Amino acid sequence: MVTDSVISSVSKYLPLEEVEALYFSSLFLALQVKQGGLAEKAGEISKGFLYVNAGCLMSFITDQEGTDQVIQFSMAGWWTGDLNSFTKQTPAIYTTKALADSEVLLLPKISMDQLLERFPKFERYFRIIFQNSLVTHQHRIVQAFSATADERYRNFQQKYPSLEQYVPLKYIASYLGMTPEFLSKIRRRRAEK
Amino acid sequence: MVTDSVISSVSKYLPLEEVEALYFSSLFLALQVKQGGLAEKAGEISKGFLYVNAGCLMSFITDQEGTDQVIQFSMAGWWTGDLNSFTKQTPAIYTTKALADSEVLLLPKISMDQLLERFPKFERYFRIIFQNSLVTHQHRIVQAFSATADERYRNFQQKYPSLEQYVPLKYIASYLGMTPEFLSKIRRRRAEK
DNA sequence: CAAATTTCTTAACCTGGTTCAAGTCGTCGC
DNA sequence: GCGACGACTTGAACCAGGTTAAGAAATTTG
Repeated sequence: MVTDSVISSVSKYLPLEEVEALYFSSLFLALQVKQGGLAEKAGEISKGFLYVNAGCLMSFITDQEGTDQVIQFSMAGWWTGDLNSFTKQTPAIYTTKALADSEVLLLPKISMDQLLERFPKFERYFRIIFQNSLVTHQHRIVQAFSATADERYRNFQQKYPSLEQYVPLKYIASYLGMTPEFLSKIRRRRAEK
Repeated sequence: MVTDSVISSVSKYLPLEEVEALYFSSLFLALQVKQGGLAEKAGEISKGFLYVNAGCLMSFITDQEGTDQVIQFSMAGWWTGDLNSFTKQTPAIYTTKALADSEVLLLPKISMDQLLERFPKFERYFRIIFQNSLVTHQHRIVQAFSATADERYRNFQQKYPSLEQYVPLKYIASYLGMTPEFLSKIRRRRAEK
């Protein structure tokens, strides 16, 4: 089934009855996003919280000068999207774009509300997801301020070894908070040694 | 009661029965922390998740060179502490210190587990708390990479107008990812105009 | 109150990282 | 198969912010 992956993700944290799993499954809308296509657009209200079934996406923000700042990459098994827009149903500030042909499961806000109303045990799943994500984000803030560009790149490679194949370097540079030119320089310096 | 504030915080998101509120209250340990005192120490395992009842604290990480990097300030009504250490009961990397005489409510891990076991509806409260905090952290990451030191300081003042009185500037500088000297320079530049 | 310690500021100099402009590839549409 | 565009690199000039060191205020301590 198309929702097998999310269900097994939930099952890691709470045992699901057949009914619950079936109901949960029924809430999702499967979306095929071609490479370069958008799962969510800045300015529009989030259509739902996004679970990546297959492929790879990135979320970014476009500032007033028109330059993109990559916020995160999302691989299979991860949740993504503009969480604030989703929560408050206000216009999104992030755009989420497919870096490869991807399959995304969309969980609309109303559906999530209904789910949590009907089966409150799912609160636990999302609580844990957010709690873990929060720890990761805290680490990233520390890194942003205290690590050099080279260290950040090193950590990135260690943490997401698979991503570097997929993703254009300029996006990685943006994610790491440096210019593509400087990332290029780092790579050369490293190659020389 | 000493737990009035947390209870009203929870009540914003879910209606509490008398029993639930009483049980919840009973789980906390009230802690008085004098200015300069520590609520939680790096290296030790977190004794619990911390709710700030009164006063003001900060969490920071000390790197290998011995310099402190401030991660966050926590004012009355906020949760704080080393979330990762709390969750996994591993040694903390953050230290949490009182910037003013403070009262902190400590919710031990076992107690939180019991609470969520016995009254699963509290999952909802923590889910929402973490979800909101996540949005804030995402914003901070974007800012860290795309805003100048001056802009970061400006945003900080706007967002936490009350904090600047309390908190030594050097900690604010650290929180904003710059040296105290540079913050000083910004302040002078601004005063000149 | 004076001494000691900490906080904040100033100034000269230094550097990690940016900007801009040009050049090399690879690859995709036609 | 070639023109065009996007991805990556190079190098030179430049700048935001860091470093170091020293002094001025403010706060704590005895």
